[in-house]
Amino acid sequence: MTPSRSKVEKKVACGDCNLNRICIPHGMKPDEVEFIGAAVKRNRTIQKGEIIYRAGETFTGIFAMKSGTAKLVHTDELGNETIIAILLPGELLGFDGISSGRYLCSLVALESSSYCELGTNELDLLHQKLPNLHQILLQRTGDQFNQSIYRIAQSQRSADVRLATFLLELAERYRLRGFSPELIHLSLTRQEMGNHLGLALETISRILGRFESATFIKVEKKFIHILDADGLRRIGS
Amino acid sequence: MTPSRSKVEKKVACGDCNLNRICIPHGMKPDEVEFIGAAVKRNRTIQKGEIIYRAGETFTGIFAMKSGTAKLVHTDELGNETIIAILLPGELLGFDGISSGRYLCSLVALESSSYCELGTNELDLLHQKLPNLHQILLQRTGDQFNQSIYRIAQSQRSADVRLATFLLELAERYRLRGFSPELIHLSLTRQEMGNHLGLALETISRILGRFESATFIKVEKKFIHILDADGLRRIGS
DNA sequence: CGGTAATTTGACTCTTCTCAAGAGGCGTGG
DNA sequence: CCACGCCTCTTGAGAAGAGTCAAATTACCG
Repeated sequence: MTPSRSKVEKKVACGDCNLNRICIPHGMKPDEVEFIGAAVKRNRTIQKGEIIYRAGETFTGIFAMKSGTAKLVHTDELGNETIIAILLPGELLGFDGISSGRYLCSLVALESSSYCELGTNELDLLHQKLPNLHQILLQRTGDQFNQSIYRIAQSQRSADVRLATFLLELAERYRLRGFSPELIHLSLTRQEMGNHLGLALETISRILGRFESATFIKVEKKFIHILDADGLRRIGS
Repeated sequence: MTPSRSKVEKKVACGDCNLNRICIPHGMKPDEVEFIGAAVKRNRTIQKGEIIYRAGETFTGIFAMKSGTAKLVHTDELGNETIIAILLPGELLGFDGISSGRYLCSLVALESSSYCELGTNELDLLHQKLPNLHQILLQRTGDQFNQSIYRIAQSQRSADVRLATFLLELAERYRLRGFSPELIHLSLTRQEMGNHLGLALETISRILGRFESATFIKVEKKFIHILDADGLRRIGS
């Protein structure tokens, strides 16, 4: 599984991208989005298991998922891997490289995916045209921090709560991206879900079974139908 | 226990502060430190249990611990509190307010402490004098994110490993600040340590007892002597 | 269609939690 | 300076949640 940085295809401009409400351009004026669009390298494509960047590599810029999903993986000194985050279309990646100039984690595609790149050179050029770009980047980075605070807090709760919350969170993030919040596509294996939530894969399987018995969800191969979101929410209280 | 924002005392300038190697000024030229020093409100003091900021308050700026320790506490919708981080002298706080303009967590003093403040107004003024301030803030924010990634990864490991790693990490952070890395002062209760590490307070007590039996450490009231750091490290492998 | 990977399910184990009781420490006020 | 009360810490016993191991079933890929 050799990683490959695939060919660049110029396609939909940022202004026309259906993800521009949640991607970097969010909150920008049309002419500002134009600048961003000119700087972005669009639609790089990768296959399942290939990497967008690897831990330890020099920071080359910020990325945005365009289609597909990816996992942000941290590997400790003993080789233990932890899935820190799941990235959906429109979400930004690469912030783990901001601090030291080297990426702390690796970013691995969970399925065939495409993404856009805002390279460091392009970012530098953009700063001249968009004085508030720094402010935007700062806020996005702060948002990554806040999300991880939320995750740390979640990690204290029981297995049921963590899984229920995870499903609801995925549904909500899909909803914000214009996908159905009732039918969520799991690009993760039970193994990966367990790793992400700090649970054994068998535990994931059992809890999903219990949720299904309680008719909160319906599991169908790689899809989960959310039948009773309020039921799932009640688990957390 | 009413929170109070205590009086401002102008004291040691940033250039003379013994923490300037690890605080905001780290890596700056003397004249740049001068600018920072002029903008910082120094040596606000608070007592144990008082707050520096409260979750939900409008972002008023970045702070730096000058002496003492504090805890960054997240409270979820059910009122569950989670200690996200422990802050030591020279460490920066307030990054949980960068994203939304409101602090996500509360910052509570663990003992009598003092801190410096870089308010939003001062930050804005500074930007004109220090064009690279944005870059520095961005890196510091990214660093907070990276630290929380590290914490998420730790949260997957066993109780022994988490506690051993926590002690070693505290020792190292104290060492970087010029304190003895062998004798660490615990401003936290067992309860708070447990909360921070996702363990029951009894578990903390028992593991510390075990570490003491193995002569890795010596517990003496609120102090922990690290007798065998390598022994503690071996627990993690 | 065969082989491999992923999932489910059961039985059992183990880590950690909870509950409970007692000891120790610290500050306050007499 | 001592006594009291409160908070923190320790220690034990039992319970529970989640992990591990194992085997059978199902899904997926070429």
